[in-house]
Amino acid sequence: MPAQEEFLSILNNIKKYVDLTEVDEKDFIDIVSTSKVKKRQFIVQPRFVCKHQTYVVKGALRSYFVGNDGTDHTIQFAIEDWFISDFNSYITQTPATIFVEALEDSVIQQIEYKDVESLCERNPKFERYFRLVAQKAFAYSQRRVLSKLDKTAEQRLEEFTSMYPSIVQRVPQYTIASYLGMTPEFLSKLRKKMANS
Amino acid sequence: MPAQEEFLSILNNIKKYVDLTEVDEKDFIDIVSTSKVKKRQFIVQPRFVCKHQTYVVKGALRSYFVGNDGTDHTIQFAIEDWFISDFNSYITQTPATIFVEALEDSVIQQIEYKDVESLCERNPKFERYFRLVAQKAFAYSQRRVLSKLDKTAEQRLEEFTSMYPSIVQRVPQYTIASYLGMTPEFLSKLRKKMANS
DNA sequence: CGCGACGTTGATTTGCCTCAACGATTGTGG
DNA sequence: CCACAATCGTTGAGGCAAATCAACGTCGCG
Repeated sequence: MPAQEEFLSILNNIKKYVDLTEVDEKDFIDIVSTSKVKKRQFIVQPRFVCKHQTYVVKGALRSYFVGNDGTDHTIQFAIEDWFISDFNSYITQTPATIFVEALEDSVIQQIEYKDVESLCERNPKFERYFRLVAQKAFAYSQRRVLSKLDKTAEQRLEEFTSMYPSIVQRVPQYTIASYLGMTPEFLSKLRKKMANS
Repeated sequence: MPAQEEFLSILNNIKKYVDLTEVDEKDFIDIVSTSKVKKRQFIVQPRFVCKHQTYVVKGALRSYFVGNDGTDHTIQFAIEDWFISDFNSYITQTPATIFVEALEDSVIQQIEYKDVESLCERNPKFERYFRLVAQKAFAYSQRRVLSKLDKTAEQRLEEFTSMYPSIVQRVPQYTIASYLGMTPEFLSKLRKKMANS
């Protein structure tokens, strides 16, 4: 894993799902662009079309929605080897409704919608990759719906903490609260309570 | 639409996303099986692997999860032209954790995991179709997560009622309550309140 | 150093749940 | 075809988990 991390890139991720020839790899590399973002910088904003899928090489980002009452709701975190975007905006190429913000100085790779679509048409291996990834993401999202329906705030926090300990350490607590659907105050009280037991 | 409904089938759904030759269609028809299920019958149960994706030709089904406290949580409804399954069990081919139950006498079409996978490998058009469908499903599921995080019980009910009026009329109210994450009693009180305004 | 961002703590409120009882409808066996 | 039991929705009283509001401590950074 340490050896792999030095070469962390979308391509590595793809190779976990499909075998690529050198030609395939070249095909793909042509559509990837790498860049840096500073902490607090936005890479997606409401009213702008989310043109890219973003892969995190190094750093941490989150996507969130701001409700009518002004409170924000974290949709997703992304640390190394995760994707993030306004997925609905991306697949429909309509204006975004959410923010994607860097929580740390980060290095990202991006691929553009039209390039991805045309690559998938030309080369079924990538079609396959994106199918498998989307299916996994859907199954994951369904589990999250269930978690909110079935579990108390305390149980959700426990689940999240044990599932993503590395995220808990890196991001502000109010972002976690807004991911789990509780107030920062209540999250604070839960942590205190859970420490004393 | 009425004309199309007479031939409602998975194949019709696929053709909305990709163009199929007659040979493609034959390929696909070979892996589809049609059957009937009676009201209250289960087509997926915990501890059994969910081998199929199920498409609703006629009727209504729902999938739900039973929590530790015995209350059930509706994950999804499916009426005509919708898919339903334990999707996580399906894509991983591991034991299911949820029920899928017919709410009415229904006619369904089913396709088996291994057949779908091998068809996708042979024919990229189907790979493409299932990619697009999974992406849409994922985007949809994310919206639902947001809805639960951002909206009150009353707002969720309003949203659901205006989005799926046909479902509201067909299924028991307690299933809707469990979909929206509230008790049947509270849903009943909300309806009364919303009627008087 | 001073300010803004973040976390904590306590008092109070509230949205929704629980529990219990009661109609209305449906379906089923005698 | 009626009787009786399920199943489903409604209503009300009381309770609790989590939200709101407000005040205060602390740390990092410009």
